[in-house]
Amino acid sequence: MFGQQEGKLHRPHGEFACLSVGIGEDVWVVQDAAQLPDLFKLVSPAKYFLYYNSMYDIRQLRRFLPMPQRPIWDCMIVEKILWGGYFSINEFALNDCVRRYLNIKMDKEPRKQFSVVSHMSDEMIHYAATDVYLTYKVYLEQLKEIAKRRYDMKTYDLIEEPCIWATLDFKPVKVNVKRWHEMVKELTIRGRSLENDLGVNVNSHQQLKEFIKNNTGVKVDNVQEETLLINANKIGKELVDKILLTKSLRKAESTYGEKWLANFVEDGDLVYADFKTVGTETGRYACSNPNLQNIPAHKIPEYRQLFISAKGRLIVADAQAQEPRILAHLSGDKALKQIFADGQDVHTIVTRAIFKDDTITKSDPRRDREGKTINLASSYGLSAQGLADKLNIELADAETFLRNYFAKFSGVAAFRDRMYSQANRFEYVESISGRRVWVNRHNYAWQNNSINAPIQASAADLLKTWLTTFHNRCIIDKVEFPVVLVVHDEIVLDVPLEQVALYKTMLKESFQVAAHKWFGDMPFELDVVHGTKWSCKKLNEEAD
DNA sequence: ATTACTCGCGCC
DNA sequence: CGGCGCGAGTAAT
Repeated sequence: MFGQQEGKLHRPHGEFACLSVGIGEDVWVVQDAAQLPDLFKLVSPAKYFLYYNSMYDIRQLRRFLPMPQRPIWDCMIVEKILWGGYFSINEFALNDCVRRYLNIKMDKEPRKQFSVVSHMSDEMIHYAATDVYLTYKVYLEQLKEIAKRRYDMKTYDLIEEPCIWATLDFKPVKVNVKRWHEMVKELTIRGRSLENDLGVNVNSHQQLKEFIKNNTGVKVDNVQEETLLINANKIGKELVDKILLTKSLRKAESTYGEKWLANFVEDGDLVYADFKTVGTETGRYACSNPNLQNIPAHKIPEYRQLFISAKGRLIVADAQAQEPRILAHLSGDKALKQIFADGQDVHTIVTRAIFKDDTITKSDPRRDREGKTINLASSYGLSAQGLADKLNIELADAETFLRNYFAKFSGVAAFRDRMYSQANRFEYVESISGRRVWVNRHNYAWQNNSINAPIQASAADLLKTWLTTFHNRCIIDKVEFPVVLVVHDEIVLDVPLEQVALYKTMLKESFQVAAHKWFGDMPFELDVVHGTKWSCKKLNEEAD
């Protein structure tokens, strides 16, 4: 495409430049969009359409001809499945593959010309042709690698390929622009006036460190929230609170302020984010332009209330304690599995275990602090030092918690050791679908990675299978696919009021199908609520 | 003036 | 202690 803006490549805009098409070794560069329908008729018997980043091409091609769902081999997605964790996530461009497999350096300079010119030069034609030719060559290399590994490609066939089609069908999400402007104004005024009072630029860690030293004599290594809170007694509770509040107000202004609205809100107050199906080495989604997966939910809950329904109601569904269930399944730990079999609260039971006190109840504050934290830690890698830092306790106490935890959940300790030795022997670990995540043992965090990766990657498998099962169901039932957001263990739909009940049922059933497919009898629970806003707590009040 | 990097923080 | 994206500030070019 000619004349496309950076950061908007997922949006249909710009003028048609060319389409390069290869059939085997032969390459054409088509410069007339009117020829596209005939061209696609000609090539439609192909077993696969090979793409490099199919979502970009399909989104653009959809402007000129229908692009029905059909088998595709997306070399970029395949590459991420083959080498997740081996290369960093920004090393999966075509030129990276070409360099690695073929030892050829690609000249990406001509690509830059497309955004500023409106006709094809010879150099650009050559570039476009080379692009598609090398995509084919990369595909051949991938086939060799897959054969060498005797890899079944289950993760691609069952999860990633359907996921591409589902993601192409995502709908935009609506925001409350008027209220957003008002809120930003309010937060900006408060933030700037607080910053004036303080007399320091809180966005500058250097200046803020200096300020704290000059005013209180306390030297801090950094100005993270956690550090300031730990040192609150020395610095002064009131000052710390004021600094933190100012920082969070300034953040609201900079990240979610007027610039956000101007950049990302399109006609009808709709936001079209770029969801990348394989945005991480573990297979999780990532989202950008804008990132809708890190909209404040806890610190400034008002922001999620600015995401509203365009069709009638939002349905918000999220999986309960997904990762502890997956850990229970992968480890096979009897005590952990029993918690879920009995439908008990995992945080409470774990709190009882680490404090060796069976009288602890769900409302005990230790459940939310120590219990929840150790459950997070169990899927993040479990180190005593990390736990001590997080809970701001002595190392010895953290060690005691871990000792007690592993005494009760000995299967988790065995799982941990299995993952360490697998990572040591093979340099990779695997998810429930066989998704491979390479572990670099020269990385200081390799042990954490070898525990976390199978859990996080299996969670991604589950969410994606849930999503694509639901997508299929919508196609079969000939109803709109109403997904507007996907946030790791959560799917949000925007549906007409009269179809709320229908979609809730479909979503719940799809989730159970997906959970059963990968995790058999391990019980999974889905929380499903609906309302006019994307706000976790408030929704129930509006229900029905 | 532009680019690359660090720090910090939002989410799960 | 795991995984991301993004903005401001700062240092290097």
